[in-house]
Amino acid sequence: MTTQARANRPIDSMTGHGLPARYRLRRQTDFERVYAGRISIGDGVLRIYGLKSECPHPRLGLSVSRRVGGAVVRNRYKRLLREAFRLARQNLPALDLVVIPAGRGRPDLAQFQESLVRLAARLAERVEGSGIE
RNA sequence: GGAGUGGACCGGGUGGCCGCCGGCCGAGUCGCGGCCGGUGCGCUUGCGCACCGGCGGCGAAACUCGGCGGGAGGAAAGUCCGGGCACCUUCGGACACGGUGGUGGGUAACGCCCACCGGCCGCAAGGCCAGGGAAAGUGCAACAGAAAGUAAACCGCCUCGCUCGGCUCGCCGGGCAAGGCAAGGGUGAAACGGUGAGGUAAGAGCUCACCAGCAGGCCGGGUGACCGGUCUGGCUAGGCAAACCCCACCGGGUGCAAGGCCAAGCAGGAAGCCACGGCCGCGCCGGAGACCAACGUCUCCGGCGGCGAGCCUACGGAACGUCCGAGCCGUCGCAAGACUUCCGGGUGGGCCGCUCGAGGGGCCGAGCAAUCGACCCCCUAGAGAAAUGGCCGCCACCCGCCGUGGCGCGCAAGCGCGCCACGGCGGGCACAGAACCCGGCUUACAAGUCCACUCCGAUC
RNA sequence: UGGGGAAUGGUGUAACGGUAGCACGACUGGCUCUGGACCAGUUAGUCUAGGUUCAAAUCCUAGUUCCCCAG
Repeated sequence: MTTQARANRPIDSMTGHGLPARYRLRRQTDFERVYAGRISIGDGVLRIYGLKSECPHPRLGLSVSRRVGGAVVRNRYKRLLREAFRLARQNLPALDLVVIPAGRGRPDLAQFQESLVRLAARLAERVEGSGIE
């Protein structure tokens, strides 16, 4: 294992992992649509609301409440969650996801990424089964 | 060397890979039009239209790619003050309400800052103070205490009278009643100056001296708060204004989600005192006309205001705590509407505002200082479900443990303790994230740097 | 982001600047064969830190927490 490979341990960071604005939920109506679907799933780390996306790729929305901490702590959570989404984007189904941290403990990037991928996969099955567009 | 006081600064550095936001430049995509060539059709056959290919040009809303350079703080925080800016109503005034509170200065302004004055604390360097008025008015002071404020008297002290007892016959002691007193005791957070002398039946600023404190006058210093001196007065005027209040000064309201432009979309409805005004109906009076033999009837016009729970609009509009005045806009014509409030409907997209500003740095000058002025240089975040990052190294810095070496001390001669240097391992590295922009205040903060000063101890 | 309000025993609430009450609860005892009800008693509080005042839950300043409104 080279030093270079060890540096990029969380996931292989090749190109194609950018996160431009089109991969994010940016409107009040987008969030309301996902919440109105009322399909959510959670583990101890995250809770995710999901709905089939209008686009052929997944989109991310974040909701980090003041209960989690001050502005610095909440910014840290959002950055980690964006990073997790960015790195794992190729492994995610084409859903609109609203991700809410559970607030217990202080998870790191690897935990967030693993939880995000696993929950999104299970969420995809639920969304297919529900038939909601 | 130790203890301390005041102030200024800093808020890790560096690298690899992968990302985010906005700016500029280029290319592609796209759009517009031009030229050349080809094919087809029409034909007024040196023309027009359509399609295909090629080459320049112009455009930039969006998207993709590439390049260049930029991207959190000293508090960005709390939102406690003050401004800029924007809209509301053009101006002035009164009242109400709120704020500030020694003096002078600084400033766009401030509740901020500087200097000085006064009071309190500290041996000192220094620190703290909402620090105007209680001899304008109203009010408050639980409990205790006689009394909580132009007075009053529980114990007490004193005089006179009556009375009882004793007796060395001059007084002594007790009780009751009337009166005088405020020194002593006692209560309280606070009780109408302190010491001494005179004075008195006992006492008392009752009188006097000194001291403290007060008021007024004068002199001197200071821009001023105030300070120093002196004379006179009356002997006491208590506390609380972060109680009402008085005085002086300041303050219009709402806030960039202000506000402006564009696009898209929808559906309107209800209510609004009194008086004055207009209309209508009824009634009365007058006039004119028509019909009638006449009584009278009908029509029109004018007036009255008697009647009407009839209709219309309101003299209206213009951010506002209330009110007044001036000015402005509109105006009543047939009606509706224009205004306000409430209910309902639509949208919640884009652009601007949006970062060059009381801006930062250097140097010189004025000033005790805060600060101000001149010159030179610099441009430094502008997001919008909200960027300024993620992972991994290296080097600083701090802490702990281990090892090696040196020095000092102790020693039961195995060693132990302390300091310093080097190496290894592990851990830590604060408070905290721009949201229109500034000036302050307040609060949070790891480690570290520098300057000035005070006190104590030792040595020279 | 901007604006407004509140905080008193475990809970809900009172208190002109002068001893912090009340109700429910909890605990102990009594009554009862036992429980409930009832009776008696106990427990425990002014969000925090400064300041004004003789004296502060109350007045002032700063902080903490919670709630509401606009969009």
